[in-house]
Amino acid sequence: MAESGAKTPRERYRAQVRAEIKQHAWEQIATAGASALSLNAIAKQMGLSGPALYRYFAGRDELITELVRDAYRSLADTLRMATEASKSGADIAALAHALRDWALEDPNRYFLVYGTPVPGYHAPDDITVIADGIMRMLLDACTALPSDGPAAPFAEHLQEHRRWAEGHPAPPAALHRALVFWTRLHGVLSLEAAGHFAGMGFDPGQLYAAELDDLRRQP
Amino acid sequence: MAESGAKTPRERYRAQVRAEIKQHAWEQIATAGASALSLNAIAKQMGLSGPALYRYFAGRDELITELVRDAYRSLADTLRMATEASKSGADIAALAHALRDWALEDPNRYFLVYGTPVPGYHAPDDITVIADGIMRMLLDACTALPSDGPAAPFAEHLQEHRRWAEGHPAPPAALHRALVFWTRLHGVLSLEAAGHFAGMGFDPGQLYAAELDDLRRQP
DNA sequence: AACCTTCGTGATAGCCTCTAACTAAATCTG
DNA sequence: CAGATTTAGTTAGAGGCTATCACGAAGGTT
Repeated sequence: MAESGAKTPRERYRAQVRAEIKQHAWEQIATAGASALSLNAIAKQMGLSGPALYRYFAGRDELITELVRDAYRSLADTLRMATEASKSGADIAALAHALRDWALEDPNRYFLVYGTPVPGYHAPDDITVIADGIMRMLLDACTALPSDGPAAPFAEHLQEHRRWAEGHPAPPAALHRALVFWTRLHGVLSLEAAGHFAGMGFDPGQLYAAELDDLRRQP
Repeated sequence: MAESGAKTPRERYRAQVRAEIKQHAWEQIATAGASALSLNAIAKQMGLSGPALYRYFAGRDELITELVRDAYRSLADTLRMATEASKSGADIAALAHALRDWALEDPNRYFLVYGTPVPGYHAPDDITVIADGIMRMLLDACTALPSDGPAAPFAEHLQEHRRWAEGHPAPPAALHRALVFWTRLHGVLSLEAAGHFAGMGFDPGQLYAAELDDLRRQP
């Protein structure tokens, strides 16, 4: 996944094995979650013996970091596609639908990005760069929306605390809406993906749609 | 923690050791998250040798289940205190503030309840009973609120899909508001507790307050 | 053909969960 | 009180994991 700039046959082989390892890792994660990921088990599935994988990844942490990176990239690409497919270019509803589809396609991949963090872990810089790109798309979509209502007190706070939107021309109301888009949709998605709505009897998709509707209507 | 109905000295001792084990477990969870919980390490901290703990808990899973149960109970108690302390009895803002304080007091405890789930795991019945109790408090508070605006389409959906609120007199608009209360506040809290707002420069508390305000104002 | 880099191996250390067999202590019972 | 029984804790060990190391066996390079 994305390491295709190979020249020498050695590098080609190496890249292919790395990709195969990640493939098995994704299957494990999809079925049993990230905490159940085992280098040993992957090695056995590939007909290799344990330590062989350490030629390709420095350790479990590096593999997981790589998977997180890929997940972020996949999400960013998915959202980019969605905005490009939409005629208006930057469309909040298109983003929301793409986000939901992406999340439910593989809930554990969603949790890898937005789920319970590993206490010691700190994401490398290039991942935050991708995250910034996602935020920029969201800000674009929110800036394109008309903001008629009165300014909330929180929007005023954002006017002076917008380091995360540095360089983006979005007005405070758009910043507010971007944050609220993120937190509200994540609120529904994460509880749904975690199974907290199971057995309650209502359709989470309609709750998601209602929240999205609210997001579009409100200031 | 709640196993004090002991009579014989044997039961007293047993309950005390169980409590001590859980105490150490909470400390581990608070600092390193639930995935880092180690029976072995707890045993060593207590001056015991590994397998001794299996006299008190059938295994790691049972200990974690017990911790989840306690966490739910702690949250339910906290919210109950908050509603009782509030003069109006059932107050959405009191619930929201108590929830936030409880969550940030020990983020990993919050994640134990609302975070990334363990794929195979299914909560025992008595835990869902506690969760139902929490939902009932929330429904009470939402029923007490006036609902003036027009009914959302989702509220109509809830009218026929309210198994989770069976027996509660809340009207559909209140059900809708209860769900939205839950998902919106969880959206902010979980991202904040997971550190996703770190370095963004704004105050998550004000975003939380803004969401709460919106919740009270809107239909 | 000789060299050197890389891949995969088995061995090993050190964690972990969990079971089994055994000892010692506390409790219950006649 | 003395014997029988239950319970707490021990060590030993199986089997899993991450990770390091030293070694042989390939592969590409000159």
